[in-house]
Amino acid sequence: MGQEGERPGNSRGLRGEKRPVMVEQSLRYLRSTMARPLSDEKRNALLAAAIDLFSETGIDATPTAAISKAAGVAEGSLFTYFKSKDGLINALYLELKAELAQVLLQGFPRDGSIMKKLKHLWDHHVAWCAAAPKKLKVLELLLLSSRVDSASRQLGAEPFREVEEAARKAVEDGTLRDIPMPFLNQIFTAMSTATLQMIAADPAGAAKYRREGFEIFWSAVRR
Amino acid sequence: MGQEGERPGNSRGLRGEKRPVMVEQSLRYLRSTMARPLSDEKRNALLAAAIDLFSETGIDATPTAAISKAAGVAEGSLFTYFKSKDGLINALYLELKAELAQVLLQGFPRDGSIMKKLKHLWDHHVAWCAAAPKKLKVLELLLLSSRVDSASRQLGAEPFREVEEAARKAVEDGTLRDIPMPFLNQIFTAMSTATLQMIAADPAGAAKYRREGFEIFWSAVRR
Amino acid sequence: MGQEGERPGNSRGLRGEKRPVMVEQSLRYLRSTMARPLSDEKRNALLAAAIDLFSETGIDATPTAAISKAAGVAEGSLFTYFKSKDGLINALYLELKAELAQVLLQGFPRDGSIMKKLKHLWDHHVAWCAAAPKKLKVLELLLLSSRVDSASRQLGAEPFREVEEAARKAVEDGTLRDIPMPFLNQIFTAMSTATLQMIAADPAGAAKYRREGFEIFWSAVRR
Amino acid sequence: MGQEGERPGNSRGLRGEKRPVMVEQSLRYLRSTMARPLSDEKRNALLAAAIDLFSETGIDATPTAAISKAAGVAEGSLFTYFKSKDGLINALYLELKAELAQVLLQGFPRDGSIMKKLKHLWDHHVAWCAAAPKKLKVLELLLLSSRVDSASRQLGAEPFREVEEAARKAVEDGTLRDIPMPFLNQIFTAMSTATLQMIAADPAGAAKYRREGFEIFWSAVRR
DNA sequence: CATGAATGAGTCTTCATTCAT
DNA sequence: TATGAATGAAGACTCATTCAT
Repeated sequence: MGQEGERPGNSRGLRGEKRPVMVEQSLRYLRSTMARPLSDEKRNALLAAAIDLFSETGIDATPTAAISKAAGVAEGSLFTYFKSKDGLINALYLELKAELAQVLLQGFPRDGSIMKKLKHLWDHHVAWCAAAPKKLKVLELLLLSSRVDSASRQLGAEPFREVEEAARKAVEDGTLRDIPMPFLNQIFTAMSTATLQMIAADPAGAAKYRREGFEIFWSAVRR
Repeated sequence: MGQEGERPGNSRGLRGEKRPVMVEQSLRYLRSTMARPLSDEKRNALLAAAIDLFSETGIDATPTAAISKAAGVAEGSLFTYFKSKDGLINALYLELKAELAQVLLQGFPRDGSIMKKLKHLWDHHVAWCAAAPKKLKVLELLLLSSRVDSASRQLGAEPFREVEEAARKAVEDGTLRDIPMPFLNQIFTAMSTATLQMIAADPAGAAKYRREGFEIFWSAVRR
Repeated sequence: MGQEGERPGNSRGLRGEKRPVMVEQSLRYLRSTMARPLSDEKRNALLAAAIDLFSETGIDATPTAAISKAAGVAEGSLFTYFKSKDGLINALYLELKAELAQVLLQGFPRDGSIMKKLKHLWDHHVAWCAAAPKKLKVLELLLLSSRVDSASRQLGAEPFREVEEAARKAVEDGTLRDIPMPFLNQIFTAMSTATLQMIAADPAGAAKYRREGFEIFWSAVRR
Repeated sequence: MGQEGERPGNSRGLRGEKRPVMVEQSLRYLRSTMARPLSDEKRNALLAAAIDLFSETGIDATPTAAISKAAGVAEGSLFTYFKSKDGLINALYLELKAELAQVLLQGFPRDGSIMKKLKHLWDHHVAWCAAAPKKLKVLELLLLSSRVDSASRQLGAEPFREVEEAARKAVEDGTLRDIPMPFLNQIFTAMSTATLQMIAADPAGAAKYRREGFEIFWSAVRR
């Protein structure tokens, strides 16, 4: 299917840490057509620079030249790693979604109650976002941007299927309110966004906001 | 009023709602000695065109020339109504915020319970957003855009003070959870956004989603 | 011949003072085709504003709108007094040349020696320039500008014929060096420019510089 | 060297005059790892085109696109060599001043009398100006233009210090009139301008005008 | 593959001039 | 005549992308 906008490359995530098998597989799939591995280092440098600059200046207002410069590579090199600016943007979207998926699913309590599961997701989600506010900002920017194509959006949602399945079952067995999945999803994102904005404004109260946030979320969706 | 980024003009709102008679008279007098007054009609056409195009193409990706053309005026005319593209953007932000404020506060139950008040806000908010999805989209875009300056953001928040005051009191008398105002604000916006996204995906269920949405919201924030 | 770039008008100089007959005549000629007198006041206000702004901002960098505004008239009015920006520029050139001619020829010692004559011109020239540095600056700008057409240049030189005649005779009778008229002219202008620049840098020494300047000039051109 | 308004580049003078061998070598080394070095050729073509067009059309009236076209490069390329139109203008000013300085100081009779020195300057100055009337015109335009910043003016005056020193001494020992340096400077420029204008009008008499011009100049400033 | 100069289409903005009022 | 909004042709400058080295 050759991810639109992305060139082959054997990068292993923005930080090189191992990802869960499933994620790793879909990434491997994405890059299965590559002829020769390009430098992960440069690719990651470019993505990291993009995160920095996009979060500060916005996506459209950041020239590719600025990204190359911040990444310490030549202007033209950006285009050997990504076929265009949109290619970089879509790749970044996938990269961030994959990283988020990895974080959320790490140690996911597959045998726990739905509340346990949601608590796990909530805590990890909030923790990741709080730890990487720039990535969060960029992810928000990307979600609203018309430059992220639907193929990327679909692909980015892939790793979250397991979670959705669990929620669906909880609705069926009456533990959760009877609300459509996308709705639940929206509420989760929305409320964690609210929580994060609180944390951003008052970092000292992070733990408290996270706990309270989940309480509110939970009282909102449980039956 | 001397809003930064906006040129003088006798416009008053996106819809040209009525001005007091006396004001109208003195304006007419002034105009009799003027060549051609800045027309509300054109200004509104420009703002409306901007809403259309921004919502479809994005703010940065929409050329000013496209806006002028869509508004049926000459390219240069945009700049007699707004001092720059950013001027237009900020003016649009203020218009939308003002319109939203007007909608929300229309018939606001000042003597009702906090739940009544919140229900009023929720219903009007959801109704407005659902009726004008483009405006909503643009407002979201604007909220994330770095082109809306802090002065505009501050000014745009002004009319919502009354609401905040009511909520603050409800927290004090124990009707609402003890959560900071911005947090409450975030949750409201976030959950109505979730609701709206549901309505957008399935317009037939609008009333249901709105009702359910409020229930969830209310069970989330009440004590 | 209807002076290119100038509309009819019955202005009487930038300040309304009387001009020598000869000058007055050529100006009257210029305006002989006019149908109805426009307002001298506005015309002069426009020219005065142009001097101010041109001297500070440069000719090309000064928008006509700025001139109108500084003159306290409507943007469009500039074009009822001058047919275009170039028209205003050429009119201003003529105005300044005429004023300079008036100043130089006022009390010109027609029966004095050539040195007396030159001294008169020198003193009045330097005095006028020192008193009206903005006008001088603009005149220099105009002399170098390609927007002043040759017709204007010719017309502007008209009133200075008498002076040239006197110099020519002095060359013939051996009082002055045998140098072509334009050369003498250049030296005069050049050296007075030098003198003026000195005065501008050190206004207190004005009289001294003027005296010394003439001495140098005189020792340069006398036989 | 890091001249404001100029982009880095390995250019060195309008004519590409030779650089020391060692410098040339290291440049060659650098270039071997570069894609395409900023070319002196193009930079000079742009400056030459600017001289041509500025002298004919004026500085402000010449579009950058016209300069690029005349130089045979793409519109955008002008901005890889100069950061803006003003950058080009200031660079051009410095180039011309530097070239003039080189011409005037070439073979400067450091041990000769002040008259010898002035004669040398006069002859070379007049010769250069006569040989390159366009450059002269542009230099005059630049001197009057407000687009040449004070930093450039200061830098451009640098190489002429030696000359000023010599003149100062001649004033002290009584060979020259007791006039301030800037005054002397003005007179020199002014009178050579006069001379040049004569030569321009009658090229055949160039030598004569130059000789006469100096005589006049000398009789004006000597004691 | 890496580099960064070259390219030129695309953008925002200005401004002389017109003309409806 | 006076006014100033309307116009749209320029013009300076940006930037994604290409490609010679």
